[in-house]
Amino acid sequence: MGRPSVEQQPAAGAGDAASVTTGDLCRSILARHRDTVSVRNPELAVPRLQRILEAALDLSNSGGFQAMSLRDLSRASGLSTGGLYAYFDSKTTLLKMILVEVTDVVERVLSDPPETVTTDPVAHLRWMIDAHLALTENLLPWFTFAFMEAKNFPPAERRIAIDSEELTERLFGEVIARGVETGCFRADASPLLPALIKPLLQDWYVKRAKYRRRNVTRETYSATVQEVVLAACLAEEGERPTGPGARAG
Amino acid sequence: MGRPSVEQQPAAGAGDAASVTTGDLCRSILARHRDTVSVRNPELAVPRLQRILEAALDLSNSGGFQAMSLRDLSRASGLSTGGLYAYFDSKTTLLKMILVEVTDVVERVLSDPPETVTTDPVAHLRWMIDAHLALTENLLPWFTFAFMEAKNFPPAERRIAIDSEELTERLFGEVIARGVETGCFRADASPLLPALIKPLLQDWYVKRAKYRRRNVTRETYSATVQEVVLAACLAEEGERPTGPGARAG
DNA sequence: GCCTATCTATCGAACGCTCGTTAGATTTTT
DNA sequence: AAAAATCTAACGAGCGTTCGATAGATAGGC
Repeated sequence: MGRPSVEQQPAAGAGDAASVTTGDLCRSILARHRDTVSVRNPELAVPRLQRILEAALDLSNSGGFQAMSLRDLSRASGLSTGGLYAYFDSKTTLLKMILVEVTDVVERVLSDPPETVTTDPVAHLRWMIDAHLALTENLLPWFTFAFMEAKNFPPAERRIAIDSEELTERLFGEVIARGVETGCFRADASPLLPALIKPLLQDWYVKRAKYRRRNVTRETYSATVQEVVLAACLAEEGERPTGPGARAG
Repeated sequence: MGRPSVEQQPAAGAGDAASVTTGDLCRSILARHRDTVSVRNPELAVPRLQRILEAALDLSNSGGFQAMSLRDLSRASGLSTGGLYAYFDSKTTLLKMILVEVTDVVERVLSDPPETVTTDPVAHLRWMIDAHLALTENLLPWFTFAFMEAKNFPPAERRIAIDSEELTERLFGEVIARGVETGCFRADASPLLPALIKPLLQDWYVKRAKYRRRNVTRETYSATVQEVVLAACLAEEGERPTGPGARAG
C-alpha cells in the first residue's frame, strides 16, 4: 500500500480502447463522487470501491440489479452492509456510478479516432466498429450492466443510457454521411443504417456466452460486422435486390 | 357473456403472423395450463386471464418482472392478491405461461412458410424477416417480456428463451445454406450471418419507442433489413472490402 | 315456487421473511 | 487520544404465499 497516489487523472483520456481497465474506471468514479464517498484515503478507497463494483456487476449481471440485495453485495465484497454506505448513499447512486462511467468512456473513446483513419471513411468506419467491440470486450460486465439493465432503471438513469446510445448512433451516422459526400459510399444508403449498426455491436456482449461457446473471436466478429456494414454502404445499384419482396400477413 | 364457447382450438395454427392476437394466446395458455388454473368456466377464465396477463406484461415491461409485486398486479388486474392464485400457483408459473406461449408461436409461424416462397431462397429469406417483424409488432409486449427479461429468469426458464433464439437462428441458417447450394447466394457467406440477423430483428421491438418517434414504419424497417442481409448474401467477390482493416488498441 | 345443500370464484387478513437504510458502538489508523 | 473506517443490531416497509370466510350461482327435493 506504500505507493503515493499521484496520477489521479481522468483516466484513459486516449482513444486506445483496449487499454481502459476496471481500475481506471474506479479511480474516475471516485473522483467524480468525491462528496458521496465518505472514505477520504484513496489508497483504501480505490481497491475497496473496485471490489464493491466488481461484486455489484457480477451479482447484477446474473439476476438483475433489483434482485441484488445489499446483503448479497456485502457478502461478496467483504464489507458489512452498513459499511457499504461509506461508498454510496443509496442503491440508486451505486447504479448511477456505474452507468455514468460507462457512457462517459464510450464517448471519450469513440470521439477520439487516430489521425490515420479520419481521412478515409472506410477505414474510419472499420475503426469505430473495432474500437467499440474492443472496448466492450475489455469492460464486458460494465456494458452488460449498463445496457441490459437500463430498461428497468428509474427514468432519469434510463435517459442517460438512451442518450449515450443515440450519441453512438450519431457518430456512426456522421462517418457514413462523410463517406457519401466524398463519393466512396453509395448516395442512397439507408438512413436507418447507423441505427442498425448498434444492435450488431451490442450482440457481441449481450450474447457473449454464445459466441464464446462457438469459439468466435473478436477479430472474426469484427471483420464480419465490417463486411456486412460495408456491403450495405458500398454495393452498386445494379445488384441490389429488386423491390420490397414478399410480405407476411 | 352469452356466446357458447365452441372453437376452443389451439389458436393461430396458420403461418399468418399478423393474425395472432393476445386473445388467441390466452386461450392457448388456458388449454395448456388446465391443471394449474382452478377456474373451470372458460367464459370467465379467458377474459380474466387476459386482463391478468396484459397487466403483468405492462407492469413487467416497465420495471422488470422481479420488481412487479403481486399487489401491483392485483391492483392493475382488478382481482385480489389471493384471487390471482386461482390463475397460477406461483409467480414463476406466471412467467412460464407467457414465455412458453411466445416461444411456441414463433416456432409455429416461422416453421410454416407459404408454399410460394419455399422454392426461392431470396423470397424465403425476405418472408422470414417480414414474418418475424410482423409477429413481434403484433405481440410487442409479449416479445419485450420474453426476450428482454430472459436474462433475469431462473435457469430453467432462461434455457427456454435461449433455445427459442437458437431455433430461429437455425431456421435462418437453413434458408441461407439452401441458397448457397442452389447457387444464388455466394458460397463464402459468413457463417456468422444467421446469428447477426437476430439482433437486427430484435431491435425492432427492443427499441420500438425510438423507431416510432422517428416515424419508421415496419415496411421501411423490414425492407432495410432485407437489403442489408441480402447485400451480405449476394455481393460479388470483386467489390468486397479488402482485408481485415484497421484495428483499435 | 321455494327452501336447502353444494359448488365456484373471489376476497382480504395474516405469516414468515427479506429488503434498503440508519444509528451507535467498535475497531483500526494516525 | 483523536480521527477515520468499519461493524452490529435494529427499524419499518413490503414481499410471495396461504387460508378461512363469503357472496353468488346451481341443483335437487318437496
